[in-house]
Amino acid sequence: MHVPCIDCRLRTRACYRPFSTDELAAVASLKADHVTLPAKHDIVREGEVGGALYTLYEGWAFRYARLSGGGRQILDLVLPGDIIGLSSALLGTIRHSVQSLTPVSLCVLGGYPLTELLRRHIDLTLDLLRWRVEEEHRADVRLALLGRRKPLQRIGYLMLETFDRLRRLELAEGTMCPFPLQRQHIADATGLSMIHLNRTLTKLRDDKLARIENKMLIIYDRRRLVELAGYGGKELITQRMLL
Amino acid sequence: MHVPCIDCRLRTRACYRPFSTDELAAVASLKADHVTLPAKHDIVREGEVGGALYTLYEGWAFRYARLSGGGRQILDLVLPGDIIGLSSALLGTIRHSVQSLTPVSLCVLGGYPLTELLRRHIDLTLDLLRWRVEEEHRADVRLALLGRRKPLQRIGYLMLETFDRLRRLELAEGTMCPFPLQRQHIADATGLSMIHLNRTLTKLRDDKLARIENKMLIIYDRRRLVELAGYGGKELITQRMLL
DNA sequence: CGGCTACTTGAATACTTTCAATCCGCGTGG
DNA sequence: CCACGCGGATTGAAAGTATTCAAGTAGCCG
Repeated sequence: MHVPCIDCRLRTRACYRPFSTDELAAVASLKADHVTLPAKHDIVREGEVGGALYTLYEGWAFRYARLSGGGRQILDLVLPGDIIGLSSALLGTIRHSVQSLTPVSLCVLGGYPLTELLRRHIDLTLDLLRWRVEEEHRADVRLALLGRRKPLQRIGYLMLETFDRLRRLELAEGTMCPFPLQRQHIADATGLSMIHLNRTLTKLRDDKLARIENKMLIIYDRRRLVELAGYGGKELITQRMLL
Repeated sequence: MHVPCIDCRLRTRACYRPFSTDELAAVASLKADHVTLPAKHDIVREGEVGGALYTLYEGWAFRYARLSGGGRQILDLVLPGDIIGLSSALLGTIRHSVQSLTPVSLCVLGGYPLTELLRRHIDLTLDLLRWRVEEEHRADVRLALLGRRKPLQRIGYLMLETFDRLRRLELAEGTMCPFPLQRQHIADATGLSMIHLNRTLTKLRDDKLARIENKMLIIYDRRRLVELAGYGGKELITQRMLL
């Protein structure tokens, strides 16, 4: 299944800025292939040299780092529209891995050297730079979350932020959304042991705040959860470009 | 004390790439002023709109976020040559604060609209983008540090990384370097309570690994500390541009 | 010499993890 | 159809780790 950029279902979402005809052609020239992968499969691997650049088209993935000693830290969730492997394309190597959480389909952007394209399209480059600067803020928030927040807040925050990211993509509505992370994933994202995470999740459920069941997240009482988690909801980027 | 870019003492350090004459002129046109501030003074403040862009010329500072509930998370140390307020210049607002740790002197880069300059100098823009992508990796490492590492490792890592950053700037040599952070700063950087941090610091000292005294850091046994902290030492950017 | 700030220590409490089972749902092969 | 095996989810109890509260100490500057 090859999806030409002109037909890209993501491109027309409100959260992406419209391309000029010129830019659309440029990005289309970048697209080399469209591939699918099963769940639990590494899309790129830490240390890889000369890896490709991708856009996640459908499905979920996560960025992660393995630690000496066997642990894993999940660095971020990767949702449709997110770019994978920018570091490969710009620096030649990548320092984190990305693994699929569900079956995924990906745009492979290798048809044209990226830096050449960026040289020609300064507005794309500036957009990319602005996007990286906005992402720095999300990284800062996650750091503060792990450094100074309690388990309940960490989990609540993850739930709310993920829900809102999906809603922006029109992949969630009402009070429910897909949530294909297993317990170990959530533990590795929030810096908790799986067992303690579980107890905290139970408490969230008993308090009728939110629950995760059957790979779905249900938020019962958003107002209280927002307050509890100290969730601002202002972390999300208003509009960005899609590569 | 106004330092013209041509005389900039940082510019010629090996860790910065040389400017073309053109680029140097461009950056010089950006420099509007040179200011000094005392220690413990906010250079930029979270939420500020339309703040300036700075380069830290001398002294130490740190990026931080205040949390609802009174806590503070130190997000990163800011050392000479580091840029402050890119988010102000590119997005119009800033979501974190930066505070001086020692008396500092700063280049104020407001003489010319930054995006105009970036449009004209695509290589600078690409450098900036590459730098942001490299910094993402440092942020990832810090996240894993707080999410999955023990206190001893967090502190050891902070010591080693800071020491190496200083050495690259030719501000450290041998086994000692300046280290003007107080206990509370270290606690807020590593996500520990000050008291527990203190005990851990005592242990590091008793084990003859490292100590902090009189605002100086002394690393007694780098090899063992590297091993203990799981410090790769490959996080540091080889060469970047200086704005 | 106060008065201030930073640092250090002790003890009690609260929080998290580890270890060890148990449970549950699901797909497979008998 | 049902027992079996498997991976994931859940729970209990004990051990370990970190925080809070409360003093107490050291050094510095006016």
